[in-house]
Amino acid sequence: MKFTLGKQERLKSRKLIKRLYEEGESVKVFPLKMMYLQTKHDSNYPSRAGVSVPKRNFKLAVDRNKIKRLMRETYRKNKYIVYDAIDKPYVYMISYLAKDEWEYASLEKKMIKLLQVFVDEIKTNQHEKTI
RNA sequence: UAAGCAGACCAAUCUUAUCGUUCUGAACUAGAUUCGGAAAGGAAAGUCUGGACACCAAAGAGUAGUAUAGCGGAUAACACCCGUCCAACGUGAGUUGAGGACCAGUGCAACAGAAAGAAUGUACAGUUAGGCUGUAGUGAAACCAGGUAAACUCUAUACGGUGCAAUGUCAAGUAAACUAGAGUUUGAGAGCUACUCGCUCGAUUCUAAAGGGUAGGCAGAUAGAUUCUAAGAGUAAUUUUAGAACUAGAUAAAUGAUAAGAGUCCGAUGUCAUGUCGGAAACAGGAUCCGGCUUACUGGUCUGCUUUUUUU
RNA sequence: GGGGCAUUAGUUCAGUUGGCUAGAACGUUACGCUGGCAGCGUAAAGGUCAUCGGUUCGAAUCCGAUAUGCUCCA
Repeated sequence: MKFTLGKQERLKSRKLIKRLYEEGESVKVFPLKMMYLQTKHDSNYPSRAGVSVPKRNFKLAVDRNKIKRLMRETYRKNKYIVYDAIDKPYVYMISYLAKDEWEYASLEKKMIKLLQVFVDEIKTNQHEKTI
């Protein structure tokens, strides 16, 4: 397992993102929120992820980029949680809900928790379907 | 020494380790590979301006409209910049200035005042009288062929319009659905423009309502009015010649995280001196590219000058 | 990336070539009519005209800059 985050692993298709927001479901661990959708995509990786920070809460581009970098970093370090658990292709978008900046360490804790909640969520869903 | 004015420049942290991003060169075992190289600013910002570039079927003419406004220079061009005159402010170094024209025309002027435009009054003084002259009083303005043009306007100069979401190209996909109203070879309508003329195309077109498909790739797009150095021209802005350099090209959008050390600044404390402890590091992120303006903003260095006080 | 608009009382808006004290409706507060409520009537409060400059004797109004909000584009 490499701790990489290349173009293939990031969510870059405008079309997929639009579908994701229309059809996807969400899990939330403050200050993060994840929209996810089980669908096919043309990458070799198990999933594609994107991050977003709303312009409403952070007016300056510098602040938004800073938070997105932190979010990408925490995701990159901890994506194995998801990769080990899922067996179908997924796409998801992680949004930042807070109105102030968080430290790297506390943000990482929240990211780990979010990914675990996500894994639990899709496992219970699959279980219910099989029943 | 203190306070201040003007200008120029530097840094916007660095090193090492581990993991990681974008572009790119090479290698081979040919891809979830390995080894290298490059990777944000003085404002990249606001979009206030001037261009380059692209399209609009000659991109034509006129009107309208907009902008600029002492004089001269400089530039690809400009509202910027340089020099200079004048005005206002400041003790001064200096700063600021939309700084043409109310002897072309029209309009406007609250309150006060006799009177605010073709108006001539009151009191006092001068003079023999008529009248004329001066002073007073109101007001921002009545020192008269008055004031006011960031009032219309006039004069001079400049400007065709739209903007890289321009534009070209490849791929995929679809439907000229239907309904209602209006017009049309006696020329409807279209050609992105405020209007007119001219020019070009021209047989089905327009409006309302309601629906279907796409929203991806590549080019444009990074070597240029470029940067640096030297020598000359010019008071200067700027420019000529020679030499050297290559300096981001992303597209849900690339520079980050952790640890250690070093350096800068501030505060406290101590010393003859080196220190010790604690804290801080602003504004802010390319999106076709350049020139300027405006706004935001941390720390420091240097140069020239002014004023006042003290000392030598 | 590039265009176009708006900002006046708590809210929705007027404000006409720059001039007298910036108005209206709704809402708020007080008082009155009622035994009380609703309703009606009377009165009052509430504005740095988004912010900062300039032109002018004088600016909500004219000009410039800034801030905030809305909106359009292939």
